[in-house]
Amino acid sequence: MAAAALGQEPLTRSVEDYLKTIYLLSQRGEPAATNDIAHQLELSAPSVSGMIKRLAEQGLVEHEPYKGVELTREGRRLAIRMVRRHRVLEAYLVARLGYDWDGVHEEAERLEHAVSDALINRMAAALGDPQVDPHGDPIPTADGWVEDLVFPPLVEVSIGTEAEIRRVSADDPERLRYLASLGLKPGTRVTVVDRQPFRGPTTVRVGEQTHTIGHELASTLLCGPTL
Amino acid sequence: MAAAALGQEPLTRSVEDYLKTIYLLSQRGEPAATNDIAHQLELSAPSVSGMIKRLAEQGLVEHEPYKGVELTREGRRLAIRMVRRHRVLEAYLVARLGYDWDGVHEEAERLEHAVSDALINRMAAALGDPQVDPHGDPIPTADGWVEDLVFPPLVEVSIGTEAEIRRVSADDPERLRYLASLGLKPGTRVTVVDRQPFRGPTTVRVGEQTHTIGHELASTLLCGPTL
DNA sequence: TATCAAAATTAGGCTCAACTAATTCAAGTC
DNA sequence: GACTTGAATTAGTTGAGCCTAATTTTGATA
Repeated sequence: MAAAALGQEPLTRSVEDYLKTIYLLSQRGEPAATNDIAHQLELSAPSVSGMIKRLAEQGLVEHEPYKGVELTREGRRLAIRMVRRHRVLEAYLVARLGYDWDGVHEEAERLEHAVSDALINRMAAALGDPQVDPHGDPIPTADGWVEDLVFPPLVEVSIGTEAEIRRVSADDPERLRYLASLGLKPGTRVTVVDRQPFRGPTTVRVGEQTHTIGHELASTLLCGPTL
Repeated sequence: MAAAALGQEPLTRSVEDYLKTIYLLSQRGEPAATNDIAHQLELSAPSVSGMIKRLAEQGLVEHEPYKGVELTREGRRLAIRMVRRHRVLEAYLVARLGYDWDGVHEEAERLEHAVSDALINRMAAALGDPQVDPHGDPIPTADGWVEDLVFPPLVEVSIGTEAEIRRVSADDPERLRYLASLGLKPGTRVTVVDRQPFRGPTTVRVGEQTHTIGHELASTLLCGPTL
């Protein structure tokens, strides 16, 4: 239990980034590792160790030394708020201000620290409270509820199966632009035509065309059954 | 002449705030005073002295000790960019996201540090590149040009004259809400009916109604002739 | 001209959040 | 069970930007 968990002094930018990152890393089901956090935030491991200690003192994370970090209830609430901000911003910028899905991440990454909850709610309302962002990632509701569907990546879809791309879990603009150039975006239907062994490429048919995609990229394409 | 004025390392939030404040204070025609900057930013005077020194080293201001600060060409360019951001944000939030003119300042004050120039330009374009914000303040163009019209405040408009409110130079939400409740916004036509001496109140007719406004508030209403 | 108050600056200290270098811990291997 | 390796932590430093207290400068007034 925490000392200062009661008050709602505003979080610093850094704290917001850490909480969001820990939340996203924790979705794999295990506590977030110091190194992974450091890598994600482009910081050194000791910096992360230090911040984890401060977050633990504030009651936002539980930390067992050498065993990784987990968010507390309060930490998760704040992290989900950041995720909502990010995804609502992405959705709004694409829908209303002509952004492409590849450039929008960077802009949202900065704005998420500056917007009020009221603005986010207005943006969401202006779009009719969408359930997913342009990458297909689910948008948490204002009261912190978020759907947690697990979709298999394209690399696990059997040869011969038709599937619909539901989420594209990549932030890198270059990759996203490339995927878009192949028509591989959420909502696209693809049929798996072939796959080479040993983490080899997957070949899919997209409409009239056929594309061969490396294992790494194909892992970022999360698919669901066609409805 | 400055040491590091060449590079364009990103400015910190603080530096952005100082530059904008110095710019706005300088519009009175004199160098900005340390105390005025401190008051405006709600900081202590020594903090401001310290920052001024750093800004001078970066070539963003010229500082003669005990004589106030002035922006350099580069400092002014950056300050005007912040002013543009702020005013475009205000215009956009009011026009597209249902904000009232009294609440919009605070939101813009935070967002102006997080937006990219590209986003500001898209917002401005979405509104048809407006020339003024919801308070009637001129919006600098993307290349840094800004109209510098001087309007007389309502307290200087002669009795019997009809005038149009052009700008309302107040940020405080309470005052703005009050003024709005009297219909006193940019574009409103008023006729000065009476004025008491010794900084006394001014009485104006607004449409069918008559209102009496204290000197301080009437000073924030900048007027032009009816066209 | 001497004095005095207000404005500005200098001096010294604090917190946050980053860093590098050095150390400790965990876990698998021989 | 000892060794090794990679992950994590501790130790110590730095810089930005804020603070209060003390000092200096300016400029107006007696």
